[in-house]
Amino acid sequence: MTAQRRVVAEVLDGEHVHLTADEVHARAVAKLPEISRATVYNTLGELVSLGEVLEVTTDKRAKRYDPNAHRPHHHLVCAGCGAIRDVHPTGNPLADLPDSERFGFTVSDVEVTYRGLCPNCSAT
Amino acid sequence: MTAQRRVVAEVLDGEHVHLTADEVHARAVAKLPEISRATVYNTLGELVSLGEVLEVTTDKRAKRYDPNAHRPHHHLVCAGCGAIRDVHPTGNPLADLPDSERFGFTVSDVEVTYRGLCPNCSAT
DNA sequence: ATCCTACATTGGACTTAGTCCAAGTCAATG
DNA sequence: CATTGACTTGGACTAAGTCCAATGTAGGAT
Ligand SMILES: [Mn+2]
Ligand SMILES: [Mn+2]
Ligand SMILES: [Zn+2]
Ligand SMILES: [Zn+2]
Repeated sequence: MTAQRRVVAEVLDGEHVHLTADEVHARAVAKLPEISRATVYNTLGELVSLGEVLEVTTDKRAKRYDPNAHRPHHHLVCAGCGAIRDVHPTGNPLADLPDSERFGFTVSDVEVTYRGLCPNCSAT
Repeated sequence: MTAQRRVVAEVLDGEHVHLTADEVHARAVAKLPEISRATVYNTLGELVSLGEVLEVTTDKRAKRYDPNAHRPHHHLVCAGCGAIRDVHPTGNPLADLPDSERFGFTVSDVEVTYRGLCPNCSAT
């Protein structure tokens, strides 16, 4: 456990945020000025491997890192401003995929992304 | 309707494929050697705007273009080799998102991505 | 306390996917 | 034929991320 890794963990701790690697880097630099982008990428990659952090790719832009890895959830994304909310739909989408639609795959996971407009962006 | 646009449309026509822009370009070049990448990107963008083709981003790599835009469907992706299959789950995931989980958003669309291993990749 | 070594960190070069733009092409219209 | 305007082209540019050789350092061994 180095100072760099501690700082990255601190940045991700707490709120339900969905930060890009560069946003994580910017906040980490505020606490430890000489931390490098490469180290932020390395540390995020390790946290993802450990299952402590999830990668979320809701758009074509940068991947986002989600510290809320323990409570399974899905995402609701605003098409206008990109805002992301955690959502907890009822039902189990895995159960909605019949065997005849699995083509012999071993299906282990499902991601659901809802898209729409947030209250702000839908106020034309 | 120019020769270039016709060729891009031809490449996407037919099978249920999910090609990247560069794959579309490679196949287009085989029919019209001097077509440029920029034109392929322009034409794909127009087809997406017209609703004739869907953009699919199942991984962090390149976007894929899906000509199967008229029959709504979702995707099953192999974590090993990246193979993509169209799937038609039962149920309506939009109905599974209660109002209390919509945070005032106008929710218009939902994408579901199933992940697992294809028969080939799961044979250890 | 000092040395050693394995591992972590760094900065920069490199890659991939995509966007942007000024210049060139071309077909239709007048 | 000349004008016009949409379409195309190649190349420069950008954003996000990866890779790597050189350097730094934590912490166990002596
Ligand atoms: Mn989340
Ligand atoms: Mn499809
Ligand atoms: Zn919004
Ligand atoms: Zn596979």
